[in-house]
Amino acid sequence: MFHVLEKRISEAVSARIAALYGIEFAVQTEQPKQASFGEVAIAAAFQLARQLKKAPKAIAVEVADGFTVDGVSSIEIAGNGYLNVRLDRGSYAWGLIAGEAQAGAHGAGKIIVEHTNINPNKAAHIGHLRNAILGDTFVRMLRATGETVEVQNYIDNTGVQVADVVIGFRRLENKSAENVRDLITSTRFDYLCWDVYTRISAYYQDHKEDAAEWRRETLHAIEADEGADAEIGHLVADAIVDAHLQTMLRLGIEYDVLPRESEILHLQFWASAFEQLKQRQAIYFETEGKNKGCWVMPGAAFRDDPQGEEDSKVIVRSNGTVTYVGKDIAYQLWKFGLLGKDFYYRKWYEYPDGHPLWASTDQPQANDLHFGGGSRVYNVIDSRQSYLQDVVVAGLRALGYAEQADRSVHFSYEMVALSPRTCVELGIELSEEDKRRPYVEVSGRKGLGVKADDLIDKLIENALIEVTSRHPEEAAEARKRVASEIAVGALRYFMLKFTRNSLIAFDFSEALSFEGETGPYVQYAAVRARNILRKLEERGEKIPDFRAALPLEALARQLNSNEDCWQLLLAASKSDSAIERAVASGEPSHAARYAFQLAQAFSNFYHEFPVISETNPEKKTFLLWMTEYFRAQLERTLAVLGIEVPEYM
RNA sequence: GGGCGCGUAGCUCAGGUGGAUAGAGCAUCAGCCUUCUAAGCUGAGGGUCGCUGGUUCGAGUCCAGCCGCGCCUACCA
Repeated sequence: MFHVLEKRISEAVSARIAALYGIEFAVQTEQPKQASFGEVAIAAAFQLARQLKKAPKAIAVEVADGFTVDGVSSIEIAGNGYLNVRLDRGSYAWGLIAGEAQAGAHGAGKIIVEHTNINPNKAAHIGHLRNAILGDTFVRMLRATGETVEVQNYIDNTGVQVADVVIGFRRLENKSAENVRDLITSTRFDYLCWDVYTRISAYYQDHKEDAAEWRRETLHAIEADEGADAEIGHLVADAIVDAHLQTMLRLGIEYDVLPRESEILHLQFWASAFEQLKQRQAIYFETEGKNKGCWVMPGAAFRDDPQGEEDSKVIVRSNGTVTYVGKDIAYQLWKFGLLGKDFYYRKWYEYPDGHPLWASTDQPQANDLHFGGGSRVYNVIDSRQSYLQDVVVAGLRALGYAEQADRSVHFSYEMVALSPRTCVELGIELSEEDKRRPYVEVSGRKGLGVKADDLIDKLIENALIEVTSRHPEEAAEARKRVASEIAVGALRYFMLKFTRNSLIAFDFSEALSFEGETGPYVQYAAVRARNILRKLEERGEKIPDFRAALPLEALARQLNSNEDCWQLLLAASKSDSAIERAVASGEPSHAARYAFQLAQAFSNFYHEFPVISETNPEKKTFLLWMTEYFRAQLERTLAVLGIEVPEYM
């Protein structure tokens, strides 16, 4: 609603300026610093001052003189040339009641968002949670603005990390495929693999030659899909993928398709990409120097001022195998439908809500499913991989796909590290050097990190204590469900409140907090809004039909006589523009912060206006509508963040 | 060395395309529960926006140079 009006105002002022001065000027609207200045501010007079050789104030006077816009009650000149716009409150509110929201139909093509992408060789940790929560929230934001989105979770089931766990089971633990199969059903397998991976990594420290030899053998066996190594590789990767899916499902995160590395290999995706790269001369065969015998991409393709050979990137090794980046170029081509190939798909899992999850397969299937072929691609990958992402995009560009290269977005974010205090709580021994640092990097190899499920469990445990102390009379099952929703709300909000390039030094006490700027604070506001409406019905009163009960004049009367209500309503009506802005800037944190501000606004409303006990009938109806509107807006915004509203708190 | 990013209140962080008095949460202190749930609300204190220059009517925001910190810079993924 608000952004519709903003747009109308900026267009009208632009037209006005064109009529007055005969120039094209795209007027920007902004939010006034103070609420008392009005609802929309325009600084155009300052920007035009030089061009028109006039004082800003004089321009503002000319623009504002006799100028009106539909839905605007007044335009004032303030300061040295600001135009402050005041909305017609009654008609604004009436528009909200009548539901004049209408999301503009976006959707020129499918958007692909790839996130999570955890190596399927051990339990997920908090760093992975940031990736998945950022990605999932961005998907929800896009869908809220009307986009069609396909969610991909890439599974590297044939890489060294899986190989290392296979080696751990085979060489350190002496396990057969049959043993591993048993372990999958009888143990917390993703946790077991976490430990196996830590042990084999530690073993490599002292046995470098074994590492190289065993990895070569095992990777070869896995790629060829032969023997016990390959079998264990399948068992491990598939079981861990399932574990990750369950972990993410606890947070409400679902995927559409799992493109897997094994099919990229078996269906020769790389061979097709390799042909294209050679044909277009995006890569060349190096005949001398340190990269002799490799196919490399010259540094000039992805660097502004390459330092020479040092900067070229090996795509195919001298032994003929392709690097990760090479495979990623093939994968990226497929995402845009530029590879000329597709996977086959089999159903991997059906979510409790009925949503099917498909996974790639190399065997033809009865279905005729197709994925990929997006018009825009977001890769949610941490900022440490920006160099590799640059190379992938350079690959597209070198192949002549400039447009797709521009639409390949590295949705990067900084890592999640551990605060020193949290390390102490986890019983992790820190070196003197680490103790002086503000944070300690998570390391899967060292087993140094907080497992996702452990954190979620701990959050639920803490939430359950709070819930039980407040609502001892409620059924245990319901309390558990509420505690879980609060825990998820806390976790998702915590991961979203920071901007993407802010490094999170994970701290238990901070993450476990349910007060202040947290998910539960926002949930609490929504629960209280619902409570008011519920209490009313419990008293035998009915929620009025607001369209009939609140004519425009009544709305104008209420809003003009009460500044606080107007400000609160205004804030609540900005959810669409907040989400749009968050999408445009690629910052889910903006959406999270808006949710918090909205909750703050409602908390103020809650304390200032006793709704049910209000004796003036018109005012009571009006306050009820405000409550209902806040409830709807809070719930919509929380849904975009992937946070549920508990029955009670 | 090069690339990317960061430096704002005691702590953790926000600060659309430069604009009107730099914000929030936590922590601290002082208040508010016979009235829709105190996971809440009200108020107070707390700032050389790393430093120095520049651009201009105007800089936390843009530019340059410093200082400090982090990540990346593999024929690992």
